[in-house]
Amino acid sequence: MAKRPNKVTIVDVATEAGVSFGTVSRVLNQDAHVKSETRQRVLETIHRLGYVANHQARSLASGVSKVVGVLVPDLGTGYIGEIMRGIDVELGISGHDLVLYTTHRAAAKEANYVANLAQSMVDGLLIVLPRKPADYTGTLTERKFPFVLIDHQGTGEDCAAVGATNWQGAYSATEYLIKLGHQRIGFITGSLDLGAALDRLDGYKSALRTYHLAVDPQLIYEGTFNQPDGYTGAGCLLELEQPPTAIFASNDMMAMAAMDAARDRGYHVPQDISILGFDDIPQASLVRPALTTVRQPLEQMGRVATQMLLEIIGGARSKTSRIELPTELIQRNSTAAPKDRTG
Amino acid sequence: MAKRPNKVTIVDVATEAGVSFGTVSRVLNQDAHVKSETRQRVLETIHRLGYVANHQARSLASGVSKVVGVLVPDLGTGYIGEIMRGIDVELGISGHDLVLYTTHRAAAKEANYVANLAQSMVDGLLIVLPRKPADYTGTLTERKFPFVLIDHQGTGEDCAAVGATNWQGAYSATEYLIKLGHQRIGFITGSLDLGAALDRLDGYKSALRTYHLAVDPQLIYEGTFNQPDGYTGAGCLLELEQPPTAIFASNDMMAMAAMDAARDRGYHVPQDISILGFDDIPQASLVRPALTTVRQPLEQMGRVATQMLLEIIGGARSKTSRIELPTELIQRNSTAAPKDRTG
DNA sequence: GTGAAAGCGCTAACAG
DNA sequence: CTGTTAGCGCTTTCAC
Repeated sequence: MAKRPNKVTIVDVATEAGVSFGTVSRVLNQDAHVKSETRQRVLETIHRLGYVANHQARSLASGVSKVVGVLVPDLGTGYIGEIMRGIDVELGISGHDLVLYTTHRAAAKEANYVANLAQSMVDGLLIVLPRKPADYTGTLTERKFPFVLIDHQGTGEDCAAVGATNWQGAYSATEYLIKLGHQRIGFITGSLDLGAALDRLDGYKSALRTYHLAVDPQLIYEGTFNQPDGYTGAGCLLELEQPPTAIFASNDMMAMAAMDAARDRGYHVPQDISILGFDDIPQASLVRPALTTVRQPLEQMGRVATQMLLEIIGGARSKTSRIELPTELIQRNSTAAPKDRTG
Repeated sequence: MAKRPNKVTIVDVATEAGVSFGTVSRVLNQDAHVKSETRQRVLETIHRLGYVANHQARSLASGVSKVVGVLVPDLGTGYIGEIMRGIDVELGISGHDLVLYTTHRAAAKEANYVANLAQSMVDGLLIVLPRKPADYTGTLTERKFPFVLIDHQGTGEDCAAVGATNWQGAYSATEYLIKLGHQRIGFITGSLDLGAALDRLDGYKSALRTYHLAVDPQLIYEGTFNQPDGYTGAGCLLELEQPPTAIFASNDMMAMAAMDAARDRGYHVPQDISILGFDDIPQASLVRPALTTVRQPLEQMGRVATQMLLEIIGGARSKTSRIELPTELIQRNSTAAPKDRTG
């Protein structure tokens, strides 16, 4: 209703330049079949009139919106911010706009809400950290709608995804702790309905086995990736008759909370207890002592996922594939050799 | 080009339901003039066919896109995340979608890039933390395009904006430090081209004057809101012959870096030196000692700004106005009375 | 090379 | 109450 005033259309440009509006369209779309003289004149007119192509009209006519939807659980964490940065960079290069959906919003609507909005608005979807991927992947795959999952270990689904080497990262970190001399290493898991959480747990267990250390169920606390679990979990672990000398939390938020829990019980980190995290969110280097952690290449994950999505949209890549980016152990000051080795 | 297959249009629904597609449109738009019996039938058909309205077509025909653009400098900081959360909530309620633009991207293009994209895509714009507001406000105001500035103290511009009581917050915090017994209070400013930074500096100075303390230029270090300035600034301040017993940084990032600087020089916080920040970003409560700071109601700022924008878009509010939300001093553990009062 | 014409899927004004 | 009609601004054949 509220039509914007002073809008210049393709017709205005055509009239001014003395050509048909079809020609203007050709110029706009880099069509080669335009005399360069004509092209110049049109370009000049466009500039002079301050013409801006109407996105909606263009999408409607062409069937391509040049918009990508990004579905995220939340924006509060630096974690998502890093991924978003990578997405933004790639989208900027390819000239796509980015519409942001929050899972929270999506959850409020019917199950195929995502599929619906996708259908009516964007060319493809980037889904960050999906808790219940099945909610999306079904309809989306069925409708052959382009999408890529970020940081999710599919448990069987057959769709494009990018993640990190969670198993490897957890294995290396545990190995590092073991080599430091730790024999009893506590572990705080993430939400075990998430593949990433499972893989990290497996990596931890495998490392223990490799070094012939027992996998003690008492030393494994089941968390949910949320900060409070780190505090509670570390608390439980430290109350044990034989408390661990190191605690490996499945993400940095929980690790930081674990540090608090240890401190509140009079432990000094890392002298009395080593704490190790996962993710390397920006805060990890800020806390004291700075957190030793497994870095996920979050920004890169965003970039790679976006590139994949763009290829799928362009029809260049149809194969469902999963890419795993390498993790890296970042040694800082929250880990050290245990005090005594009476493990 | 790549037309999506299996798309159900309003015409399909109409045919199936045995009505004209105009009637379907009425049902879609909650038009009262439809027999409830017909409405039911149409609704049922829509559901059965899995019809989804095409966003672009609707926007094109109606001139309203139900999309709001949000322009942010970055996503890495929890700061923006909080504001975004507020925006998202309100937009969710009003049924608008949100397209995200990064200042970084915008800066790469011509000056009126923002105005252009606005014109062709969204109903309104929310601009978070604009460094050079003039770049946007000019064209936007001229074209009567709805927009609201978030967390920016206009220096003369006459446009809708929401911010916080920066002066008041800085005044109260300084007063708190004085009452604790501090006489020499260092101050690290933000970018002084920003109104918010200026207001905080003024609040600090005013509080000193109120309590008849000298405003010593040596104690004021000019920063830019970026983390490194906190470290450098605190370093300079502490090297002074008569170093301050407290340092008030214009945001939390700098305050946290100031804590590091103090620690690296052998100071204990808060015993030897008090540190105070501004913003209350999520990390503030996480660092050790937890940071005493001035809380800005970031999420609420996002909500209020969105409400304003929606009103402007709806034509309900045309008056340019600025809303200031109250700040609040959050006492934590980085501040204490000075050791001795030989100020 | 360029113009003309047919839609894209929908809203909105106008008939009836 | 409902059908019809004319666009919204642009892409894309198809002629010439």
